[in-house]
Amino acid sequence: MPTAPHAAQTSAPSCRTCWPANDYNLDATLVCGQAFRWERRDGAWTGIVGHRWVRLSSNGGVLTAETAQAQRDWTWLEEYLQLGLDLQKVLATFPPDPPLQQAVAACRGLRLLRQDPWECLASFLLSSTKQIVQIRDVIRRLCEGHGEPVVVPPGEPPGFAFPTASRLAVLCEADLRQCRMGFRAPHLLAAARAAAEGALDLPQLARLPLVEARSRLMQLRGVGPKIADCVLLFGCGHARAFPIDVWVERALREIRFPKRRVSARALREFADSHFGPHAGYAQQYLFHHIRTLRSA
DNA sequence: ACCCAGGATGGAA
DNA sequence: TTCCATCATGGG
Repeated sequence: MPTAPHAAQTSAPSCRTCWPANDYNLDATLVCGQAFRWERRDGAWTGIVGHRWVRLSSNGGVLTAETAQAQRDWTWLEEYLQLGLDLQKVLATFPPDPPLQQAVAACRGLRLLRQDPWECLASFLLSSTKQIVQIRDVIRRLCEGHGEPVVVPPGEPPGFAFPTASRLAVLCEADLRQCRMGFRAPHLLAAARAAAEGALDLPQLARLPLVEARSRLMQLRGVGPKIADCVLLFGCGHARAFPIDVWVERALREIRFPKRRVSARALREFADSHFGPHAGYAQQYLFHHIRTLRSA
């Protein structure tokens, strides 16, 4: 069991705390395509976690967090940032493929977050056939139009929580289309209603076996294997979930099937059998690395 | 104008 | 089984 991070639980409520975080690459973690709402301003990252405004910064192995309102207990953020995870133990389980080890070296300190399952599901429902910058735009409009306002520090722009399933469930498709999500609007609306009514039990997905949790999610319109795996990996703690998008598919072909055409099913079988108990982590390193190479 | 984007779907070949 | 058009939108 990883050691519990240092926390300010015994001190007085404060708007600021910090943790020792040696192998934590905050930049890579927040831009690598697992979360869409973080914004870089003045050398720090601003975002909303749950209903709380947060600013994060990283300096010399120390991770600093500021909130708008005093916190007595920071475990919600420690959980979100996965500060208790021993990254080296995760990396030690990876197979020795040169492309993977190269990605690990290039993205040192990249972490997986533990996000809210509903926010994950809704976000990735909106992600299909869109670039990350566009996904961010749609989500921003969705939150500004339908999210609960949150308290922000003086001088900061307004902040909004990610709209709950219940809030979205009472809307109509036209309301959602105003956020320019196109054909994804009915998918999001149906998912919101399923989650709000209890037909879809999101908290339970973390406790179900991966295969069963995945098939539950794929019963939703607009959710195929890729989006299901994103929700399971980023929101439900399923460490073996392995989202295969166009970028990861290229990386897999490079590792295992160079210059050979192979079915999607073969790629899936290879991914599920090759990368070990933290396959999802390996996937994120591959994804982020190949994308940063492109933009360089 | 053309192609692509953290895809999924139903129907045709 | 695999392939393909379609869905909506913005950027390169």
